[in-house]
Amino acid sequence: MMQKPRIKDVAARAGVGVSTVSVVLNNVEGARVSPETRERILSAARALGYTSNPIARSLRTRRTQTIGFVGDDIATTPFAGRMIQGAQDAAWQAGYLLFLVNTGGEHALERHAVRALLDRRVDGVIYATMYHRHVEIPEMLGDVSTVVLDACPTNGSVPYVVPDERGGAAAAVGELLRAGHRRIGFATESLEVPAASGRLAGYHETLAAARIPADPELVVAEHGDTTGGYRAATRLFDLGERPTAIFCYNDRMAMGCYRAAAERGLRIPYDLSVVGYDDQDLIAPELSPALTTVALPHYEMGTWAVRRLLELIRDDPEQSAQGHLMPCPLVRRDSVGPPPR
Amino acid sequence: MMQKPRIKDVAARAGVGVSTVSVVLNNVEGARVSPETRERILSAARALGYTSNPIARSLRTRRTQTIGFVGDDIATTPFAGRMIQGAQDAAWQAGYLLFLVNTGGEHALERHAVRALLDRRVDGVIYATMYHRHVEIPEMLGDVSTVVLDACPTNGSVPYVVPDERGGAAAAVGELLRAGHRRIGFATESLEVPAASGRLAGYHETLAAARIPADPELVVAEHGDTTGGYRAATRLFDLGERPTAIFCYNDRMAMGCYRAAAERGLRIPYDLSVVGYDDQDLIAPELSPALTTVALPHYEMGTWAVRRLLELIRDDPEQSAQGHLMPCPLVRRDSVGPPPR
DNA sequence: CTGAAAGCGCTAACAC
DNA sequence: GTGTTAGCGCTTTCAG
Repeated sequence: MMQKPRIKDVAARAGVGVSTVSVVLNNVEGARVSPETRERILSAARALGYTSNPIARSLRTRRTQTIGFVGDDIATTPFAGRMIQGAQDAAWQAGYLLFLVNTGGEHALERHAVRALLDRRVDGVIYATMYHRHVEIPEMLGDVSTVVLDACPTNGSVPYVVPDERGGAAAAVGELLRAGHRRIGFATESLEVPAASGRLAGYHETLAAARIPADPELVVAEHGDTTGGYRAATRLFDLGERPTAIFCYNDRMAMGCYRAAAERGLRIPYDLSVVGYDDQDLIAPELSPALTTVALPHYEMGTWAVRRLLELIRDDPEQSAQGHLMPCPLVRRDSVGPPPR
Repeated sequence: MMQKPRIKDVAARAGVGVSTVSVVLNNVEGARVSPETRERILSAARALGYTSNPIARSLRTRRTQTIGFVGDDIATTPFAGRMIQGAQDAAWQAGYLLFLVNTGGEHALERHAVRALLDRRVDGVIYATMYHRHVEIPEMLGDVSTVVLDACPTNGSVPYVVPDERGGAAAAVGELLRAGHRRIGFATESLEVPAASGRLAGYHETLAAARIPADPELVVAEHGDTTGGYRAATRLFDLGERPTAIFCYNDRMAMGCYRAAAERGLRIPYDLSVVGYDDQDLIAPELSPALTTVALPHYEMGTWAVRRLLELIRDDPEQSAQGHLMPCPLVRRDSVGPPPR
């Protein structure tokens, strides 16, 4: 392995000064270089297999073409990977590389991580959480362009992107409405998280828009897992007049709902329609019948975040904060049918 | 936000030369600095909030304290996150940061990615695939310390780590043997992948060690998904003398196996024992009864890979290649019982 | 239009 | 023991 060529080598080979090489290779705007000199330089560079050393460049320009991605937990959720990939792809496309650091949600580690990233002179950072919630971002981030991914910052004023839970819920309920349902239950998550309140709001709004009076009985809260879904569905089934369709807070609850329905001999989608949320790989398509659900736009949020970040980096640093709602598309499968007569 | 202090500022404040500061801050070995000078420097640095600029340092030392992680697909499998996290954690612990790049398996992109990482002067790279297989690593990687993660390199001679499929299968079958089973089916994956052959070998060896004659009928190959598992189980049930236990190539197949068993009225673990492989979050613990299975050591492989890489980086660059088999632990749950009488 | 030279912030010889 | 200095490879004035 021979030594990497330096700019000086290219200059020597082309018989010009290093600055001219620099100008040519960087396509500097207002620089006039004779076409033939330019060509000579270009071919010299090519012949040598020259690529500039980003480290040296960074030292001079104070920009590293890197961005830091700090996340609280990249491992446990399958969603995390998609966000990271979205971010990575967008960064790569723009010629940036991503530093990934995982904090496990520990505050101390997080501070350390941000510090390490700033030391490394990243041009910006993506601060991500692995599910939609409120977060306080480290104040050190005030020193660098930042965008928050899948969370609402409670301090500072930085752009952020979260799923449009409300719109997703509206799409889900709308689908049920279109199928003819009028009595639609909502099996919600009992935790107070933005996703839950957003989805509940979407549920209510959509029903109201269809002039269907709200029936508090139809909204039941349980844990957001299979068991919770089972419980919620059971409670709904035990109502005087049971709903003909259930919108579940997530696919795991929908799974529990399926089980409860099976036990009662309720066939989906004939006797009961159900729609979930999250579009989880190993659940939604695998259930039988396959579950109609709403997908979380993790990949898209990841790309949005770094695109926005790059804008911040390149344009004036003082932009007004803004939250972006990323649409959650409905994924139609086989768990919705007309209500039984 | 005021300008970051430079080493010169620290030197000035402490009333010493920059080299002394450098020596003190880097804890250089054979350097004798008077304790009081050292203390003065340290407190000056603290007072200024000085942290050295890694970019400048790298330019000089030719080491960047970064490692590149190229993976073919970080998003679609939940396992990927664990490997990345393992790698990230180990790197972080050692003071290294991880550049993450995703190639989507595209060869051209991969070359680009490696090139970009080398340009950035990473100290080493982890070349990872998202499931155990054979790969040809880009030859450019010959120029830098490399370790291969979750794959066997077919060219070059670099360290690599893969799951001990054979040992995992042996553990699974051993568990069944201990429960008293003698007629154990293996629902395998029909694709020729290292995981499949490794697990098959483990199955055979363990049976042989227990002096149980091999019965070719008991090994059935199907697609490695739910449907495949269903088919395989069905074929096994239709045998003259049906097995009392089934070892499935993976949890998805085990899921299909559960369904097939349910349809026949076979209760797990009373009429049939089953063990899976992979320990997938949304499957193994959620099935009822919860599935006894074998876990894939992704996190551990990730940490192993970067630890090994760091050895390569710090020690003599020419080490003999070697593959490491990471043990796959058995995860006991409720799907194994004694054979029916 | 092109080249010389001054740093970017740091480390490591090498003087003192 | 401690300070001076020469680069690391590149960009960017500023002369020519």
